[in-house]
Amino acid sequence: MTAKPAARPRTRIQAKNRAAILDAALEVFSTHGFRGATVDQIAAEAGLSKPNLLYYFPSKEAIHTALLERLLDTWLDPLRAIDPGGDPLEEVLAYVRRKLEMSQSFPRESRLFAMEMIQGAPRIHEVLSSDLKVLVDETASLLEHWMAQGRLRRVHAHHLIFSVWSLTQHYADFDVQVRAVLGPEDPFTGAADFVETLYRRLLAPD
Amino acid sequence: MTAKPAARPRTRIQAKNRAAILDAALEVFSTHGFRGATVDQIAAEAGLSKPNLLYYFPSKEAIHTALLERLLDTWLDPLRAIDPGGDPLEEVLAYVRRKLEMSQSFPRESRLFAMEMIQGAPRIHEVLSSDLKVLVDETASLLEHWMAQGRLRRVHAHHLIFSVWSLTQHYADFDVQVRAVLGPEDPFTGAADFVETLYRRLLAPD
DNA sequence: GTCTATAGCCTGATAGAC
DNA sequence: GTCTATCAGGCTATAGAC
Repeated sequence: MTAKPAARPRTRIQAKNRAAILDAALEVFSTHGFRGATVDQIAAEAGLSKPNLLYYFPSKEAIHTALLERLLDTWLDPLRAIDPGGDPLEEVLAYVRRKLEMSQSFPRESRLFAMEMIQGAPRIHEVLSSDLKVLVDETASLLEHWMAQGRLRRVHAHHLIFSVWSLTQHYADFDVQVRAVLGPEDPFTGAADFVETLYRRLLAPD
Repeated sequence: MTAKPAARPRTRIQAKNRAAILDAALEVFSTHGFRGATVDQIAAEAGLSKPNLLYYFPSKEAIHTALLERLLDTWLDPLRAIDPGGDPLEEVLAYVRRKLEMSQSFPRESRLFAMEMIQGAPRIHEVLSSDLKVLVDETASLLEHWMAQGRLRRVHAHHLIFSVWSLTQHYADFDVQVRAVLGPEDPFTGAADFVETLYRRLLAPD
């Protein structure tokens, strides 16, 4: 009698199939939302039959939850990586660069996150007002400290952080629109340049 | 024999019901996406029975299309309202203010638009690469003209426009996250202040 | 571990009485 | 114009053979 595959799979096949399912689910959930996604679609994308997929995850909801947990773990890493001992402006610019690179490399993750937010974050609302808020408040304090020292020009620190999120994630979430307007020009080279200029002018002390 | 209600309803009841349906559909489509929304849900929200709703619109798709058409008509008005004869910086700031007010007053419209973009804009892709592109290109030319005159500091004009969209729409689309982080503080007063500062420092000639 | 078959519910849309 | 009743198809999830 074989037990259902646990969160930490034991065989290579299990690991490979779980990974394929999560990748397929990311694709489908991030473009159709939870209710708009179907298990059939995810199974087809993963190259498995529907019952076989449901052998690895007990339900559609379980796949979605697993996906969101994995996402939250990594989504805020760039924020944690800000070094209180570094040069203020360079730290902020490096953070912006990391976020923009994530939009470029992991657009589906960005869209999954956006989907969840637009829907009112029914499944991660608590995490937002606890873990996320704490992390953002800490970072805001650091930024305000730098501003008080005159090493960054003064702005509302929380809205500064929001601006980084929105400016960078826009290139993942609204990719279609950006490309429709820009034409053949690559969005990300222009974007990197633009946000660098923006934050230098906004934050560099005279 | 009564004809099906046309796009321009003739009676007060028809106008009222069509309006109620579109309002309900806006609510449901903007939070669950097209496939995640159900006709039952929209009918309940509008206070009608499902068959009665389908008397006013032939299909779920037709409601969605009507909604998007109405949205596109108004969504870009703030951009069209930029006055080539006005003061450059003040025109940009006024545009930013209008967009932020739209996020505050019409968050559901913003989220419906975002949903459509995230899903790859399957229903409005052509409009993006034709009408929208033309309008944005024209505005970008105007901005570049102002920059060439030294009345605005130089930045990539298209990305400047993208930045206005992302910064302002963020407060509608990610409302849950913003409020979870800010707590009781009102997002929009802080946001208005922040974006004003941002664009002044980014664009004001020395 | 993976499949076919199917249960049982939900969905979009229609028929027809009033 | 609005309702009840209902169809046909799609949905999640399970049963059971292999």
